[in-house]
Amino acid sequence: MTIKEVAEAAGISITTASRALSGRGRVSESTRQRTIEIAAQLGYEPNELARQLRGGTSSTIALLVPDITNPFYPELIKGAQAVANRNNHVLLLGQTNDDKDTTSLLVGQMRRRNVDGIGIVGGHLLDEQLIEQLEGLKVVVVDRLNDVPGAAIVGSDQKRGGQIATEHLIALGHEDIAFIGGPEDLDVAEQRSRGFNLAMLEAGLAPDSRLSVTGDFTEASGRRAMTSLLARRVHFTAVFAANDLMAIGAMQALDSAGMSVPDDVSVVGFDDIHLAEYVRPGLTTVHQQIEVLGQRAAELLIESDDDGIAGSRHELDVELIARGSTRRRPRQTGTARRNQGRQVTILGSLNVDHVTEVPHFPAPGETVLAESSDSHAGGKGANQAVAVARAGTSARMIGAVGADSDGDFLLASLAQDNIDTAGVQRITDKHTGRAIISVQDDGENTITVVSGANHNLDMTVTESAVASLTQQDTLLMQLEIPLDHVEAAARSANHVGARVILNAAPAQHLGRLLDFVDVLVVNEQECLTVGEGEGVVVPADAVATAAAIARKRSLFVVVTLGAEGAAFTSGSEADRIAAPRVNAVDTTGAGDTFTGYLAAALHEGKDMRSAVELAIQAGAFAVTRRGAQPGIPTRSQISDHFPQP
Amino acid sequence: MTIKEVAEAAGISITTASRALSGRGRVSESTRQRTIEIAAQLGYEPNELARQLRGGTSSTIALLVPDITNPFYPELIKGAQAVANRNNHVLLLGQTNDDKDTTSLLVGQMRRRNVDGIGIVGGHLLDEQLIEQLEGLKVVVVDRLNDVPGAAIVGSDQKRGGQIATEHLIALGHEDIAFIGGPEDLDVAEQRSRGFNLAMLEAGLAPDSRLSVTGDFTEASGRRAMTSLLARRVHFTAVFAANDLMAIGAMQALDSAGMSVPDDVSVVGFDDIHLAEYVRPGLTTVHQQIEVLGQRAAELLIESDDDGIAGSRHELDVELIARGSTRRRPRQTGTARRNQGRQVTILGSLNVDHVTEVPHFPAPGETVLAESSDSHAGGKGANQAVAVARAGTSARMIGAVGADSDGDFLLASLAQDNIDTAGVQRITDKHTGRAIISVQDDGENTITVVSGANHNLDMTVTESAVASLTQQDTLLMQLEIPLDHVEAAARSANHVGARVILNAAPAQHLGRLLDFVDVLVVNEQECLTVGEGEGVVVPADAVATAAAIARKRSLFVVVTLGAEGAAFTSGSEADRIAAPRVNAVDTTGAGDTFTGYLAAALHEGKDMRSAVELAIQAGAFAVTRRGAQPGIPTRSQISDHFPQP
DNA sequence: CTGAAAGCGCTTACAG
DNA sequence: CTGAAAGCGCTTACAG
Repeated sequence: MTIKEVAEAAGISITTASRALSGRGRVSESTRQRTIEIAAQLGYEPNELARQLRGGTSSTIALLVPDITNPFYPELIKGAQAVANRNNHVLLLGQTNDDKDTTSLLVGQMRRRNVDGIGIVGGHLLDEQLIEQLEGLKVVVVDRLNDVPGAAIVGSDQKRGGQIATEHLIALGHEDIAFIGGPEDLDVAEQRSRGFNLAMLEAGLAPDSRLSVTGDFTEASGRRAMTSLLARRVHFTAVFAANDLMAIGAMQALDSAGMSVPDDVSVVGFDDIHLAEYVRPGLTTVHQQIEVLGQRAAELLIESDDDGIAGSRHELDVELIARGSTRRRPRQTGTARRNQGRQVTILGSLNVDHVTEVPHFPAPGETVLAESSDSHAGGKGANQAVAVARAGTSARMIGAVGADSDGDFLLASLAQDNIDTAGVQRITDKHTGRAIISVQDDGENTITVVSGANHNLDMTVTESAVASLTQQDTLLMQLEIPLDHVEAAARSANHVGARVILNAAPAQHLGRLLDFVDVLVVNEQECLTVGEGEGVVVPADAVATAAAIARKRSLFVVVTLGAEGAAFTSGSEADRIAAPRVNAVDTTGAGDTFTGYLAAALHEGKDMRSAVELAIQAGAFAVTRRGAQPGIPTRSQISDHFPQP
Repeated sequence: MTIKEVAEAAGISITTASRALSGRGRVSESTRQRTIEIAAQLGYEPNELARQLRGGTSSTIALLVPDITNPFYPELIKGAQAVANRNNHVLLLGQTNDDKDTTSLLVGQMRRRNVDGIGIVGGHLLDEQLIEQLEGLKVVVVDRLNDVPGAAIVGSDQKRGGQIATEHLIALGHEDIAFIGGPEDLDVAEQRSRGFNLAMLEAGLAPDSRLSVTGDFTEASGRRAMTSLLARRVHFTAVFAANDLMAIGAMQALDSAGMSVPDDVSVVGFDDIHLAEYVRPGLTTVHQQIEVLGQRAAELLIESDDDGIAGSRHELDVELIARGSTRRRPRQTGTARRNQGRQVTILGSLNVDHVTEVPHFPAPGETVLAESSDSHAGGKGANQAVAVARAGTSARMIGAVGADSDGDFLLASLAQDNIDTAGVQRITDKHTGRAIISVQDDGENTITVVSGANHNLDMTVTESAVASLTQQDTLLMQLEIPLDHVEAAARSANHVGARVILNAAPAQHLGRLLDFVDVLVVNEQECLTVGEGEGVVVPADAVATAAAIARKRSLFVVVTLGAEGAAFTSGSEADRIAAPRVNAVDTTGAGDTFTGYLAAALHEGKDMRSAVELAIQAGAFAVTRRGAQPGIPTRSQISDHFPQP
């Protein structure tokens, strides 16, 4: 159905028909009416292509966005779309993937289709070739720097946005504020970063380069950025991410690291995409009038006065929207950190001991039925933490358990001894560590340790826990967690001057780890193994070996000798201290009791001799009771039991 | 710059220039080269409008979506965009707001621009006028019912999606499941609702109209829907929302109401938009291949063979993605299902098998570190129940587990095989039964069974479970629970005429228990032990012993002979049936598979020979797979594996 | 007020 | 192989 057919049906010329239908030019009212009627009747619709070919304007605008699935862009497109439709224009959409070749291809497509104008949204700056390609086209650049000569620009006040985001955090009392920036070569990212720096400087705070990371505006990059920030072990209580997606990624990383938003860290984003409202907690962010950006761009593209808009700037206001992700800096920060300064941190294993009584150990291929079974809290780390706590010293446990009932049980049991378990990670896809202890009727036992969560502790957890140590602190470790964790923790604790105590059990060769250790606690067998690793073993003489190790590494070595007591040495002669005679019932928890008490005593400032004496008494008490943790005495039980001189 | 100018510059006619540039028609190689060069030099770009006016095809496709900011659509648009660009097409985008007038306006625009085809995505059905307007246009409808005559349709299997979402919840033990539907006049919403109802009915659950609400696919409506559900005070433990946005809204409402997802209520959505991953907890949902929908639509729109695609259907698969928003139903509600008749009831043990790989078995006094560890559902009772269920027979499990995560795990795993676990008691102060399996590097293993809850089963549970039996029923038992339970159950089952099958493992003397047993299933060793207890043992000849037992107690005895197959006897001559030769990988589950299948087959009414034959095949299949329960085949796996005569 | 004609920039049968 | 001409469907100066 063409205008020609309409003209014929109406018995008039094509010219007249065109005039009647378009409303331009003079036609008698009667022919106009009739023509319109006939056209409607025939279902005539003008061919826009022909009209455009003749006329010049295509009533089509194009919008090029980097990635439609980034929720920022659909909101903007929506605004442009609405204006286009309202003005009988149509919207050509292109996704550039922020890629040069794709952009060039799309610009070519648009240009060949005689679009009235082309809106370029976000993304990287164009290279010369692309700019050349755009020559003669009406261009509006949106949400980015204007690098196209003669183009109009629509955008928000990015720098101001960065500023108000940061000021919000500062007003809440935050001082140590991290920054996750966008790609450095993206203009808006740079502006936001400037706003951040400006606000910090104006508040008299120095942006810390160690607290600044760069992402690429995706949620995944935000996650990575936060993980990296945490790993740096530089203290911060808030973070400003240069867009919402990265902020959301950062929140996830904080969550995974067991930190709370906003209780531990406040988070601010930028954009105020719809998503910012969906996430929990709601994201505090800088509101951009995203839809208005799209509208304004479309208006400019449709506007016929090309010269009028050329080079014009249209900057929209931004506004801070406070939601749940930010709050006052926890008041206690200062005090809390000082408290932490007077604490024994135990980094180590948490196990549930499954004790099974069997008539006899099963032979290969055999099935035996257990006569009874029982479960207790255990693991060298947890046992020693309990000993530290019962010694009356503030204890903090770092480690990992599974997200299972065994894990619940362990955390509850530590909490009963007032041990801080906030640093115990819960790992969803690993079970809590287990020791399977089989006890035969004659009292013999075998132990199988299944590491579980203990061996899947997140390094960022270890690092962030150790990051808060000061020289007031004591770090106590054993070897039931991966050696690299122990080594990394020892290294940084040593670096800040914290006391590092290592119970080298189960025994293995230690290498450079010993460079960061102040006190090494071992039993005779362990001492020989460590000495062997050091190449200084004195066969069958643990105490002499201890002295050799102490000499070589310049540290204290304490050797437990069972019922004989213990010896300690700093390299020269070893001092031996005898144990009180007790009625041994169960020696399971004696070693851990000794070590925990020793750590607590040294932490309190006791000299080595007094510390070892106390530890020996604690250990001696422990063997008089059944069970590892149940047998660990409190300070007053010890003084009741062994009247002090 | 037009082709005319190029022609002039090249000193040739427009015709030749066109031919040289388009590549159609014959031109001398030299002029072609020259023309192309000159065109490039002049920066000539063909006017697509003119080309289209002449040619007919516009290389433009249009996509109409209801609302770009609903994240479902950008993902779909992205797919369409990619295909369009790849094919040198351009994408016209229109947002209809799901509004008739806007849609009509947009369709007009598109039509006047001679688009090659128009994709209509989602939204309400079109009215007659709109459908008329589309006449003569190539139309592809996406993600909705096809109401446009001659249009192609692209969509996901909505009903199946609703079904798998619901089945997931049912498998987790949920029975009181709420439903938040989409707009009733939206086809996809209706299909999803049907899938929900179907799954409920197939599971024997009645959808409760009080637990059904309608939303409009927005997040706000999901929030309102959940608020309304909660206000009704009808108990539910899970909800299926017909799209992700509503599911997310529902999660927020639950959160506001102080309820935990998934601890109090499990939530499943539909679509798997990116957002589903962002929210906390991650949303379990039905994955649609959204981008592929867009791709397929674009392909069809670009495809030149209009008749070829007219009326074609393109249905994509959906898939359940389990994230954090769903978990096992928290607690057994009082409404245990009434199960009567025509069922195999398994009374027996439920264990978690803890498999630990050790370098060597620990010697007395030694501690070894496990190299790896893994947990599986196990226990003879549970294994045999699974075999019965996979044989296609309705199975009900009676037994006891602890109120711990092992217990959760076992119940969930049985539920996945559609085994009725309402009769499994949860005992708070006993742990779930365990088998501690130690595997040495050389493959040798030892097993320690810790009965736990299995030995603390309440007699009233056993009695009430058995009380409902009729002579239509089969009761299957083993000896990993206390003998008095087995005997009491056997006695009353026998009394009402139910078939009683006993797998006498682990072996022991049975006494009068055998008086109530119809079929005794044993391996050779067990047969000799039982025979010994009966005083009829024929040393070293299990089959002869079996015949003696059968004769003495007037029952069937089935003896499994490992790779040799099995024998059965009712007292006279024993029949032997050989096993097919298979490549044995793991024999752990073979016995339980055999027994479960035998019970299922007899329950179905098969004669003893056919039942044993089937059971042998099932057992033979099982040894070709690793793991006990994983290796238990379904009926169809058996017939695939062993072609039936 | 009305109409014949030119022309937008291209493609393509037709003739040479 | 090459070119003059027609024509896609419309608009619009120009003439009447």
